[in-house]
This record gives sequence, structure tokens and C-alpha cells, in this order.
Amino acid sequence: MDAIFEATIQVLLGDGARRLTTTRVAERAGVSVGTLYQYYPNKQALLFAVLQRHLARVAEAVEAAARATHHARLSVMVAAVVGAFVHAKTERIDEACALYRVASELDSTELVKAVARRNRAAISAMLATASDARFDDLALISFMFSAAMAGPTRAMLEGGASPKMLRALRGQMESLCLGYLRHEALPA
Amino acid sequence: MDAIFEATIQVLLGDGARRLTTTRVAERAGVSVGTLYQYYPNKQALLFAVLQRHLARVAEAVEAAARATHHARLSVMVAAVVGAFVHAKTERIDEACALYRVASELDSTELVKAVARRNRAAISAMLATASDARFDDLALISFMFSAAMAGPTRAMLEGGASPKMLRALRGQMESLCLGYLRHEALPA
Amino acid sequence: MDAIFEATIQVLLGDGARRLTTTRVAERAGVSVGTLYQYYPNKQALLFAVLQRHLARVAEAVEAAARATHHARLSVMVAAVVGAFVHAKTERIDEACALYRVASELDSTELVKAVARRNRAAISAMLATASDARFDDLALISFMFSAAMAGPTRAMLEGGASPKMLRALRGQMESLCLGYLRHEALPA
Amino acid sequence: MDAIFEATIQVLLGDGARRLTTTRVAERAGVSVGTLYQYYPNKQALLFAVLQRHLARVAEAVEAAARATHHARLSVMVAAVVGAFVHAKTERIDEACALYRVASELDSTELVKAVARRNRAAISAMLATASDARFDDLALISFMFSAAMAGPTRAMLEGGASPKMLRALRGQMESLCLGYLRHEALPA
DNA sequence: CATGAATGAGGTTTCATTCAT
DNA sequence: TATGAATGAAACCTCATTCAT
Repeated sequence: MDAIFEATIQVLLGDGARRLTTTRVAERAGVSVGTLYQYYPNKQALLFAVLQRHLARVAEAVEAAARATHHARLSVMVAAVVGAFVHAKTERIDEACALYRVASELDSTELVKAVARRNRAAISAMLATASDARFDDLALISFMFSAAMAGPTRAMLEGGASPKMLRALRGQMESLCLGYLRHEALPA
Repeated sequence: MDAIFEATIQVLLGDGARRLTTTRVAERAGVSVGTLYQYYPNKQALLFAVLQRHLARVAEAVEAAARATHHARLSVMVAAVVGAFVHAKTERIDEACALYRVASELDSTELVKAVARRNRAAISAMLATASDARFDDLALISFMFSAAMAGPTRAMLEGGASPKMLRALRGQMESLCLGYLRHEALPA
Repeated sequence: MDAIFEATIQVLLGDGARRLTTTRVAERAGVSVGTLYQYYPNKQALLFAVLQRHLARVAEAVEAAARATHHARLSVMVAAVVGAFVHAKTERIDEACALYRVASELDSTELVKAVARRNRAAISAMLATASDARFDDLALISFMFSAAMAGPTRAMLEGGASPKMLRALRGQMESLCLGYLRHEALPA
Repeated sequence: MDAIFEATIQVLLGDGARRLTTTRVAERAGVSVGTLYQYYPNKQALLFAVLQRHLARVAEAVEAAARATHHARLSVMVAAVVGAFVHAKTERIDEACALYRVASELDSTELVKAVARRNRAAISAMLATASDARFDDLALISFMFSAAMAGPTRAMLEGGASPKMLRALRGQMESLCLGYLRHEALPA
């Protein structure tokens, strides 16, 4: 049920990860605990599902942006991917923010890794077709690219971003990533 | 007591955040729970202390590196700060890794913010003296600098870094940060 | 419905008494829980019914055998009753086995007592007509007779009877009961 | 703690197996649930321990009686073993009675089998030395002997034995077992 | 009649914390 | 000061039962 999903995020934000109990989530969702357990076999499964949906959305956004800019110039690629990433993370800013707090409660390592792989694959494929640059170790470079987007985003969300900074974020991240890629591009 | 400190990290790494109980920590430390409670008034305080020590170390390393390179060129500054950051995080790699897992158990936001401020202040002060560049919004730029270091480091530690990547990390991070700063430097 | 009956026994055997839930029984029976509750007002009633049918069958077998051997000799009586008892218990060996596990879940004392009374009454009436023996305290003797049959049968079913022992059981039980009755018969 | 032991039996008798909850046991024992769980890691372990102590006592009584009558005559052996068994079961009649109700709640099959083996071994060893009888299949015969004691005892305890019957039980059981053994003894 | 999602009381278990020794 | 048994609130989860469809 979708109400349970939303309730989980709300409780996470309102009460914190430590106060997130199945009972509280059910209450907030307006259902009984029993009902919650009919949809999710246990607490971990619930959190896992919430995290998964969020990560999947972000990954899809990145993949779409990457696919759409194959064969473009670096600056276009970076603008597209960074834009998609920031937008996906920011669109449901509460969700993203809340989920940083559960990822560690959870055996989510595999899930996080899998999504990270997906992102890197999309980025690698994209960069390989750049019209104005060529790269040596695409695995390493796409890893850095991803991490370079994740770092400031996380810092911003966790820090309680000021509106001004949030607006500035996208431009700065483009600068960060583009600067890096140009620095690492093989000499023509 | 220092044994309690170490025990906390060991338990965190061995059993995970969910299994970290005061009794288990005391056991691992070779003392009784009662003793543990004589040093730390409650579980949160213990975790807080552990997190604080780690963050303080990193902050000190960054501050020292930043102070040492006042008036130097950008590339020297970046090399120093990135080197100090990576070294501090990597030196006690288990500790760093373990602590990512407690941040959520804890109302550590304030602590994390405070340390982040410290880092940014040090970096701002440093960048203001760069011999070969000048910047407009130092607050924003030092924020991005910090976040650009944190992102790949975290990704690497959480992902179970391969030795090869770990070695490559430092160079890549220099590239990332230096590329960014040059891109953002005001035209001479 | 008979499917519910069978399902109950299957669940009991397959999953144990602790795992026997109304939902599981309904599922196994291929109906919905709601339907189950239209046939049995509650879980106890279901178990009660299953136990009752089993006990009734055994009692009927014993009664028939007893009635059929009125006025016969002791050895004939014992052979008939033991044979009927063992056959009835063994015919649906899974059922018998399963039911030992619910007796405690259930306030079945009264039911068990009532059936025991029925068995003893039939046996008493039979023994009173033995052509070659007379007894003093028929209530006591028929109690012992019943219990002497029940003991080894239960031990065998609960212990997971080896085929060899199962075959031997009937002869041994005749020996047990006949030896007892002859020992207790009043001197002619 | 012994209070928990006793409380378990009392709750079993007073409230029935279905009402036996860890909370209730702790309450009755005058301790907190937490304390209960410091002595027994879970509910099953508690019940298991109670059952085990009872069965061990009975087995010890049977073994002692059997050992003490090696080389005696059958009638002496039977009197000793039956006497010991009935006494052990009757001494703590409430305990014995209560335990019939948990044995099935529990994965006690192995325990029960092990104790049964112990009893049969003791009885076999004893019977092998009888001065006035020899037997063919001692495994089978000791199985029947044990079961012949268990049957009436159980029937009596479960049925709510009348004092008169309880007194008569021992004599009747001797008669039952002795009659059987004589019937099965090989011809001299 | 049949269904099965929803309910929620109640069971088991954990664990931060205290305090008498 | 150190100990660790005792505490009990509170978490997770189950499952008999109901009732709108």
C-alpha cells in the first residue's frame, strides 16, 4: 500500500530513524500493524522497499540522461547527467533526506552497490561516445563522476541546505564534474 | 577508557550497528556494563564520543594541512589538503568505515555540521591566500571542496574499496578538486 | 467440509502443532479462512472435531469387537479387542500420530475421558461374560486393559515405529493383556 | 533459578499449556521477564529444562531399581521397577501431570526418545540376569515393559486419578508387567 | 455462501539502565 | 570503583477472528 510507503518517509523525517517503529508507521499510515505486515514481511523489507524505489528512480533518471546525450560534447553530457541527478534527488527532497538515515540500518550494501554499478555503467557508456574527449580508465572515471555528484548532494541534504545553496548546487556540480573530466581527458 | 573506544569500533565492524549493545561493547572491552556507564552516561554519549574523536582527527589534519599551505599555489594546497584528508580517513580505515553506520543512530547532525564548518573555515582561509587564484564565493567553494573530498571517500569505504582503486583515489581526488577550483577561479 | 479435516491433519503432521494456523489449514484445504469459519466457529472447535472423529472411530471399533465376542473365551476377547484397537489406530496412522500433538492445545480432557469411559464400558460388559474367567473389580480391570493398549500404541506412534516393531506390536499387546487378565482372574 | 522452574509448573497446572506465557511465568515466579530470559534463552528452553529434569528423575529411579535387582527373580524385578517408576511419577504428581501438556508443544521428541532408550537399556540389562526366566528379543520386551508402565500411569494422571485407583495402580501394574513377562519367557 | 484484507490484542524477546554488593 | 543480576518499557511480529464485498 502506498500510504505505508509515505508514512515510512514521514516518520523517518519527523521522528528519526531510531523512532521508526512498525507500529508508528502503521499508525501514521492509518492502518493496523497487521496490515503493514501483510504488505511487508518485516521491518527491514519495508525500509528496503522504500530505499529501493528511491534509488531506482535516481538510477533511471541518470540512465535516461546518459542515453540521451550519447555522442554529445562533454559539457552537454555533464549538464544532462548532473541535472537529472540533482533533479531526481531534489524532487522528493524529504524522501532523499530521510533515506540517508536508514541506509545504514539496513543490509543495503548490496542494493546500494548494484545501483552504483548501474549508474557507472550508464555513465561509462555515455563518456565512451563523447565527441570531444577520450578517456583511459572509464571504470575509475565514472566512479569518480558518480561520487562527485553524490558527495555535495548528500552534504547539502544532510546539512539542511539553504535555498540559495540549493539553487547554486547544480551549477557548482557541473563545474566540479566538467573540470574533472577535462583534466582527465586524454590529449587529442 | 580507551579499551571501550576500541571495543565500540570492533563491535560496530563485527556485528553491525543493530547488534551494538552496551553489554556487548563492555564485554569486548573486558569490563562490566556498570563500568562502561561510569565513563559514559548513556549509549548515545559513547557513540557520540567515538564519532567526535574521529571527526576531530580528520578536522585537525585538514586544518594543519590548510595552515601549512597558506600563500602557496592552488595545486600545492589541493595536494596537501586532499592528502591529509585521505590519509586521516584511511589511517584508521576500520574506524571510518564503522562510523558511517552509526551516524543515523545518533542525533549527530549538529556534530557533523560543526566539524564541516571547521573544515570549510580552514579551507576558506587557505584559499583566500592562494598565490595564483582568487575566488568569489568562498563559502560555497569551500563547501564544494569538502563535499568533493567526502563523496569519493565515502563511496570507496562503503563499497569495499579494491586496493587498486584506493591507491588511485588520492590522485583522482586532486584532479577533481583542482579542476573545480581552476574552473571557478576568477580571471586574473 | 472434509477437505478441511484432511488439511488439518496434514498441517499438523507437516508443520507441527505450533505452526497450525487457521489460515494455513484453509490454504491447504483450498478454501478461504472465511469459509473455514463457516464450518467451525473457532479453531478449538476444528481441532475438537478432528480429535473427536478419531476417538469415536477407535471407540466404535472397540465396541464392535467387544460386542462380537461376548460369551467367548478370554483369549478370543483379547485378540478381538486388541486387533480392533491396533487396526483403528494404525489404519490412519498419520491422523493418530498428529492428534497426540493437539491434545494439549485443547481442553480435550472431557472428551478423552468420555471416550475412555465408553471403551471401558464396552470392555467391562464383554469381560463380564467371559466363559473362562470371572473378575472382581471390573472397573479397575477394564481401566488397566485400556491403558495397556494405549501405552505401547502411543509409544510406538510417537517414537516413529520401525516396521518390524509395528508388526510385532499386536502379538505383544495380546500377550500383555492376556497375561494380565489371567493373572487377575478369580480362581474358578 | 528454581522459582522459575516451580512457577512454570504452577502456571502449567493452573492456566493450562495455552496460557503459559513467559510473562505469566515470570510474574508467578516473582521476577521480571528480563530475569527469566537471563536464565533461559527462550520459552522452549525453559519448557525443555522442566521436562528434562522430570524425565531424568524418572530415568534415574528406574535405573537404580533395575541395577539393584540384577540376578533376582522376575517378580522381584517387576516389583522394584514398577515401584520406582510409580513413585517417581507420583512423588511430584503435579509436575508429571503438567508435563504431559507441554511435551507436544516442544520439539521434545529427541529428548523423550533418549530417555526411553535409557529406560529400556536399564530394563534390558536387568532382565538379562533374571534368575528364573530367559528372553528372546530383549529390545522388544523392554519396550513393551516400559510402555506398559507408561500407559496406565498416563491414563491415571491425565484422567484425574481417584485416590483409591492411585493406590491400586501399583499392584495392577505389577500384575500387568509380570503377567506379560511370564507369558513371553522362553520355556526353561 | 465464499472471500481475504483488515484488525489489534497479546506473545516473545531485547537491551539500556540501575543499584545493592 | 567495579560488578553484573535485575528490571521493565518497548520493539517486533503472529494469528484468530470479523465483515464488507
